[in-house]
Amino acid sequence: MAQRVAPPRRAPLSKERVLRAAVALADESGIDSLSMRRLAEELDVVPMALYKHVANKEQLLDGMVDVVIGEIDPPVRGAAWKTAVRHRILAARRALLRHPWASRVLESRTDATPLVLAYMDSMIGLFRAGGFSVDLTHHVMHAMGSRLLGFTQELFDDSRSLDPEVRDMLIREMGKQFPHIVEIVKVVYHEADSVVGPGCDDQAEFEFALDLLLDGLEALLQREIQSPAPSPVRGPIHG
Amino acid sequence: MAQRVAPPRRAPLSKERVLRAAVALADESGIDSLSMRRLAEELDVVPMALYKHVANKEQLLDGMVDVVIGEIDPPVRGAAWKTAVRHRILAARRALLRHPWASRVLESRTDATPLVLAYMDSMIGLFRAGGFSVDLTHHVMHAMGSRLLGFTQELFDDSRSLDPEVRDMLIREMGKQFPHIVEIVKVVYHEADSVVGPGCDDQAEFEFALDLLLDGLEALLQREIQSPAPSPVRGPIHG
DNA sequence: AAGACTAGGTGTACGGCGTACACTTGTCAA
DNA sequence: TTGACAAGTGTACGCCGTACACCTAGTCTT
Repeated sequence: MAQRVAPPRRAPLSKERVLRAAVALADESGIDSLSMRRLAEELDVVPMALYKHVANKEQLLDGMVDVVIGEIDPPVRGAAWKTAVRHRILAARRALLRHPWASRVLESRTDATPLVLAYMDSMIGLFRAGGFSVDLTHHVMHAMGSRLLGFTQELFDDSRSLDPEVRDMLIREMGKQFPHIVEIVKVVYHEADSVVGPGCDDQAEFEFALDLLLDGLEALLQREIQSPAPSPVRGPIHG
Repeated sequence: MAQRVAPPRRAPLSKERVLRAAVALADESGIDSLSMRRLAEELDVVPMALYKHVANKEQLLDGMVDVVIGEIDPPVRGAAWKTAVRHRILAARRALLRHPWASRVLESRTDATPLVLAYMDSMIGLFRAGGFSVDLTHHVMHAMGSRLLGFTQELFDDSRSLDPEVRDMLIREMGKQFPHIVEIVKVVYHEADSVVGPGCDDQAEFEFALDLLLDGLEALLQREIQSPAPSPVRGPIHG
């Protein structure tokens, strides 16, 4: 009598638990193997059970994005706009790198979640506080694009590592058709041979492009401060 | 008698015909409704027939990308690197805009097709001819990213047009949480109300960002010419 | 003319997917 | 005790990509 030994019940589901499991699954097995059925299995539950906690798969993905966005460190306070923006973007990048699927999923979102909007809002705030006009800030946001969230879509995956022997043959083969590409690839691989790992330092490349943009924005800001005309949207310099 | 009237046979399939049909279908009905089955139906053929001409769906998508890339005008000859690059990129953009699905598909490609490689090679060639070192060109290619092909991923679709009444209510609602976003949206909509169409001039935004980058690259090039040191990959200005 | 070879199109089937819908079960308030 | 409600289940549907065996018509060889 008294209280029976409860049959070993698993913890009840919740939106939170579902999202965390989804993120973990995507982290471990890749976003392609994240299906509602597989996720349910992971949670030891029948697939349809998930639908009591998320409306559908799209909303699941939205929720996963929010988990990642939630991991971005808050902006540093009291810094100049440029360093504040730079730091925040690199913070976002760190969060995204922890979840390799995140950038792909972000790209596929059609509507921004409130959390993403909040992040964007705070980024806009950094520029506005730095003295950018509303107009200019708008253009800036477009120019930065996904870089605001710490990633850029790479058009092809050049970080594949392959057998040096095969690689050299490929290079020789490609050289006839794509001499300029090969010229670059050669240098990259040569530099990398002493070090280790893939041919490209993605982080360095990201920061290079980021700083290039930020420096350009700084110049624009100076221009705007000197002549705060209602700038027509024209090219930065020839405007 | 003589030659009998041949039964009305449809034109035989070919990789070419399959690709053209796929592009047309995606253009008209969106990339989401492009399935092997639907495409086969369009060609009045059983689904498996397609597999005699393309290995699988991935290769079909690769082929579709090539169709689009093939539509990009060749580079203008004899121009300065900056205008040559600018024109070519805007040409690529025109091709992509003709096929709204193309940027999404391009993003999803994991390997570049030879045609894409050829395009990239020719873009690299423009920079090299303009005096960029191999190293710098490499960084430039990363910095330009998908912009080289005339598109940038927009993180959320702000060009949705909706009932002005609903819009104003939304704006008022959002204002509390996202004041900076609303500040921008208001200006954009105000500017657009006189004109027509969506709130944002995407082409202008694209060119703004493109010119911002090209101007930055020009400055880098000057720096490099003056001190052609084997530049360590550091930020453009603080390097 | 006969047979072999082959490229192109067919038919069937499998395993996966997202999810609609009707159901049971456990919990707790009235 | 009842009955409402939230959580989990089971079944089923229509879609997807594609493996595999088959058929068919044309071409090439002898």
